[in-house]
Amino acid sequence: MKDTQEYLTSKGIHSTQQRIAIMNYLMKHHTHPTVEEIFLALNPKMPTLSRTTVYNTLKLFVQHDAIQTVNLEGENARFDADTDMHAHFHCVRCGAIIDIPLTCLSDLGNLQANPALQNYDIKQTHIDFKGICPSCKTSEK
Amino acid sequence: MKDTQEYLTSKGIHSTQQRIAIMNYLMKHHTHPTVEEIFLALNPKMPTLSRTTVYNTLKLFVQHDAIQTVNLEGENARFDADTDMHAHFHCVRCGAIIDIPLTCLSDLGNLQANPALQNYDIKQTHIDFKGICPSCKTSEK
DNA sequence: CTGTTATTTGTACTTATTTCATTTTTTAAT
DNA sequence: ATTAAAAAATGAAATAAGTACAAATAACAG
Repeated sequence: MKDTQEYLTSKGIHSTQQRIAIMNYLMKHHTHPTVEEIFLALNPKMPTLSRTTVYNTLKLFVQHDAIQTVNLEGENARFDADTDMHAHFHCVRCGAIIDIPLTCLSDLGNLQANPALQNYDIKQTHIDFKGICPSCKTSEK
Repeated sequence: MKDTQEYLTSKGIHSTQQRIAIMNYLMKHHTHPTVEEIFLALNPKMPTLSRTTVYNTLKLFVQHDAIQTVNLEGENARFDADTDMHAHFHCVRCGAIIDIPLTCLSDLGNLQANPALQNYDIKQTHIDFKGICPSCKTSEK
């Protein structure tokens, strides 16, 4: 709780009840939730919370680089408290969205060193994979 | 026109006027258009064309792997007739979406060989960059 | 031709997200 | 404390992308 508040402050975001609750939720659940999931999870303990506030707050967090957006084909916007560069794997069977660490510089650096990107000013890199996750693969046949 | 038709056939898609027109448009314009852009471009010459047909047709093309979807944060779905693996660069200044070739296997293979992905069955890989494109960078200061 | 199937069309609907005016909460100053 | 001012939250209404569906049209086989 205190950590959450400190984190928000460090990102230049003024703390409020709802902001802390939302950020806290994202820090505890690495499931890349949608707006609706966050709203439904918090609503029982914060009955006055409105969806609009969830939308506004998430947008604010993204603007202050406190969280990341995860955009997957055909899916609603999802959010991720981990702003370090990492890829996502989207399982088409179970729907899970799994974080994939990128071994710093080796994988990513290689990509960005692509000669075709020489004159580009890269601010963000998004990488995502789609397929079948290990646990679905095992329980398959 | 004939090429377009042959291409559709090779993908197992039955040709119709509207399907040819839409695929043709995508093959001639590498701008990664949205549904609306395609509709507005074709409508003058095909006044009876409906948006629904554009939606249906694009979905059909994607299912038959004749085109690719391009999903960018905060953008509507966009479409790309080039189904070869390549990345996209999204310029935040001019809005252009530029194809970035990946030097086969070296860049991409490196990524997918990531130890964290060992037990995943990868069906698709999406890579996109966000930042400022060379021409905007030049005309900047 | 004629009946059958595939495709297209347009309207109505759903649903995610945004807008905005009002209310509530927070902050700072008296 | 009290109050004025600013910031944030709320909820209802608007917007817009995309989908469902039934009717109309076109393509096709016999």
